[in-house]
Amino acid sequence: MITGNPKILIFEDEPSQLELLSYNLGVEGYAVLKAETGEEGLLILQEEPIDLILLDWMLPQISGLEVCRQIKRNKETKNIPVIMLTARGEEDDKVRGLDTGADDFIVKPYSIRELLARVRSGLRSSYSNKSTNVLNYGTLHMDILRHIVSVGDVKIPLGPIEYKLLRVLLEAPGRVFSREQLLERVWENSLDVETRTVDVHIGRLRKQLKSVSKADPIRTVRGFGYSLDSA
Amino acid sequence: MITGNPKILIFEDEPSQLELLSYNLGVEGYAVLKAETGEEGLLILQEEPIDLILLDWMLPQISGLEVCRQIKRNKETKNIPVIMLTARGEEDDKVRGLDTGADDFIVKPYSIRELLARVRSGLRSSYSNKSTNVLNYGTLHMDILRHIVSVGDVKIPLGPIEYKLLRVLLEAPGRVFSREQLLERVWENSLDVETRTVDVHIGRLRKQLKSVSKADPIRTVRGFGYSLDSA
DNA sequence: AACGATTTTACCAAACTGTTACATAAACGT
DNA sequence: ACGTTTATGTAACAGTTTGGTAAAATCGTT
Repeated sequence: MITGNPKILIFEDEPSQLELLSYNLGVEGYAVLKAETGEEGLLILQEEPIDLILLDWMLPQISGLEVCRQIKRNKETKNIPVIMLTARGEEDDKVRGLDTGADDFIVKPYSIRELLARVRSGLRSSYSNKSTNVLNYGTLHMDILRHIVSVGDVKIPLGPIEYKLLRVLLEAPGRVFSREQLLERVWENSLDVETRTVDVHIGRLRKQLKSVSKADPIRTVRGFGYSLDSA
Repeated sequence: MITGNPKILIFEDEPSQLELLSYNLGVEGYAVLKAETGEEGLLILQEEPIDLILLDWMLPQISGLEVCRQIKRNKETKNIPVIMLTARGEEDDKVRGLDTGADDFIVKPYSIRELLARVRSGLRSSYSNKSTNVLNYGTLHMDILRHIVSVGDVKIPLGPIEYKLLRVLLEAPGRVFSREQLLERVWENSLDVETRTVDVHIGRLRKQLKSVSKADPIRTVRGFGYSLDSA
């Protein structure tokens, strides 16, 4: 579960329910924050880094529906999993709830066991989304699973060869690869490719990278090959 | 049981034991994967989505204990239930095993009936943890229980293949799946299906989604596969 | 046999690749 | 310092590969 105890924010106006949830989540080792109104909870959300939200459907003043919509509209909070607690299991409610972006639904009456399971699951999914293989080099990032290369937070479109080329370089930053080595690693089998072709692709890769960052991270080692600048 | 047959990975170096387990689990309809060494199994775990693990205590090279520790250390695999098979029923072993995070213990000699019961139980608990009702991606919603896909509040009719395809994509938004991976996950067993067939179904899925939202959430990664756009 | 769904096929457009040719820059010898 | 030699940068082009998609073939039911 990464670091420390996950923080869970509960929106619930009925004290007995709130107490019940709070107690049980506390026992499981979660840090619980309580909000009795939508407004209160939204304020807390601005202050604290929350890991998961339990949101009662029926709230005074601002409805749970509206709260959810606001949470999901805000870039800071939109990725926090929201579990809606609803008394009525009506189709209509569910559909409207989905539209607001709730991640899960629990219909009252629910067992604590079920609730805890859903909470675990919600936390897991949001954490596992974060777990990716990423290669970094300064502000240059390559997310292998998502197949995305970015400088800062600007995405850079790369063709398959440029992508693989950059990947090889990123796997050993600073190390110099000869053109032959790059042909082996990037082109794998394709037997008859001129070594000069590497130059062309390095050039294309540079062009893409420089279109964003200006500085060129690729170093030419005259007479040997290329590497990422290990400066 | 969600989709298809649960996949069970067996770590067992003794061929006769392996055969016995494999046969009986196969009869019950599980998909069985075999590993004769810890290393082999850990590799399989990186490739395949496994639902449950049977782990022999005594393994050559890497011990079962150490394998278990590694499984539980990895975020991707830590939630897979692990059932340890141990020849000695000593309390000490149990304690050490549970300490590494094994979910259950079976002491040899055991009856097949008992083993199958534990396996069922292990699967049940992990599935109930998984049960998130709703997968969301922007305004795109998939309600697993109701088998409804909607954009905003407009329902979208999907054929079974398109539905599963979308589900696989939604379970790891942004991640790129190769056509082969999609065939494995969506088509499951059907062995000889052309990879290009995936394209056709992606096309249909896109058509349905675009009929409502205009924007196309599916990204084509030339030379690699498809993913949900991780915008 | 007829129907609906799935898979394969075939063709087109778009994207990507490898080569070449020339421009530019670095290293070298005198 | 100078011209020469050698290596690298890069634009352009033709050829190839890849993906989208409609239509035909196949499969599975009824």
